[in-house]
Amino acid sequence: MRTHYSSEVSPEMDGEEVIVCGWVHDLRNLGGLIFLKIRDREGEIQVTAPKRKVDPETFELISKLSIEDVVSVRGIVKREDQAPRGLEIIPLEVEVLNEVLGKLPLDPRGRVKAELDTRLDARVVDLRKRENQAIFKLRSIVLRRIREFLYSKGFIEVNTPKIIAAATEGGTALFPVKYFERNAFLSQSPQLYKQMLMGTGLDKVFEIAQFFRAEEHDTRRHVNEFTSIDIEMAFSKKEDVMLILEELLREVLSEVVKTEELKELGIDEKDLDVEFPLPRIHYEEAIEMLSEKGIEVEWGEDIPTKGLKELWKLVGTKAYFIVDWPMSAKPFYIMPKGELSESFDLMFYEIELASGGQRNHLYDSLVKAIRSKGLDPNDFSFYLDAFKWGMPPHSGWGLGLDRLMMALTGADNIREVILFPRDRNRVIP
RNA sequence: GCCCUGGUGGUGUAGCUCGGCCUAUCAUUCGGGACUGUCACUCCCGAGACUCGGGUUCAAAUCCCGACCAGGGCGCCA
Repeated sequence: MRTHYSSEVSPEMDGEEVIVCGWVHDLRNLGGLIFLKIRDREGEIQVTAPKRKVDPETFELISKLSIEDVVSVRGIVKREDQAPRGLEIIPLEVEVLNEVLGKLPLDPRGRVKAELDTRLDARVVDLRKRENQAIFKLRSIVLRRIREFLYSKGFIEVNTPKIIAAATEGGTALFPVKYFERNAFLSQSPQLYKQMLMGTGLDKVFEIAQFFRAEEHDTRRHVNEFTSIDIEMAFSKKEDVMLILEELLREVLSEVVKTEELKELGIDEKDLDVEFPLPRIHYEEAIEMLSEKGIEVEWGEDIPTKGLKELWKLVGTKAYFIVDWPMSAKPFYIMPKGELSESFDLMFYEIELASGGQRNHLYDSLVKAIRSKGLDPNDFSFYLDAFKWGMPPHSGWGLGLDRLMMALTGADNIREVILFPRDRNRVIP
């Protein structure tokens, strides 16, 4: 059907016959001359129909088109200095493949602004916008780069179950699902499973998958279904996996700054300029720095948003690690270090991009940690058993892809970087 | 869940403070028409809206109450 994308047609092809397909992006009817812009994934191309040179039926058809009708145009390429990109197509035949019924829910050319909620309701049309497509092309580039990177480091890609039994890691709420005659839940993270895999000898695994949290939070950086990139690595300590995370971030940033998509989004390279190696700020240092600024965080507590908004300024760089969190602020599976833990968070401005650490691989200590979080070790036997049968020391992390995309694109709402976001009030479309 | 702000044609808005010439503004869109170099084309004609439910009042888009929805903040968040 289609012989060329818009971008593949050049002035040098003067005289050649091509077929372009896409949406009617713009239509200017000057009476005896009609300009029609066709938009496809790669760009736009102008079709020019002079009344005297075009078959009357075709001319009539073009004049009746509406914005966003789907068409294919067979025509002759013409070099033309007055046209965008120095070329236009003189149509021989126009086929209307489908037409818009009724009014469009928003203007995909972006001339009339639309609110995010309106955009998400009509996401299909919203995603026709160049800059919105750029986000998801970039997301694809990022995913590919991350996969390539982790493969190059010897990681094996795995898939853990998303339907799980009751046992939770604590903290977050889970979505219940009916599972035949039993109750089950949607997985909040691959944590327990990727750790269990460390007992198998697969050694280095990663997973890129969606996870679910039933939190009733309603902020611009939270959704109830999110995509997580998780790794777990046997025979490693915290610093080993921090180095991998750091290198991954560096790879992603250097890949992304080269892209057309970034320009499309109007992001300046400087916005993504990060100095490596990243500073490692200890938790206790962090709360001390904040205390000097008058923001008091009680020892053992998580750092509130207000504090995180200040902290990166105090550290002096947008990307940094906070390490050695208190056990009280971390889940049971983290390796204790006295009252502290072998843990880290990767921060980007005030957003927590990733968190991880060395895991507790010692059965007795792990059972104790589960108890101290008020959980019942019996609920975790499927997990704990793996620690009885020869579990090597291991470390890992989880990186929020959606949050990474926010950081890269400068989106101020996480919903913008998710095709069809799921939040407290939205399950459709 | 709490606090703040808001809800007007398909979309984005003006009007709301101080109720009444609101028969509701403008743009875009859609329908009809004129126009041979547009690129936010131009011009003419037409279509299309006050979130819902109560209340106050002679009179409510405008004031009050409630619901629902949205945006932001906080909380919660492996």
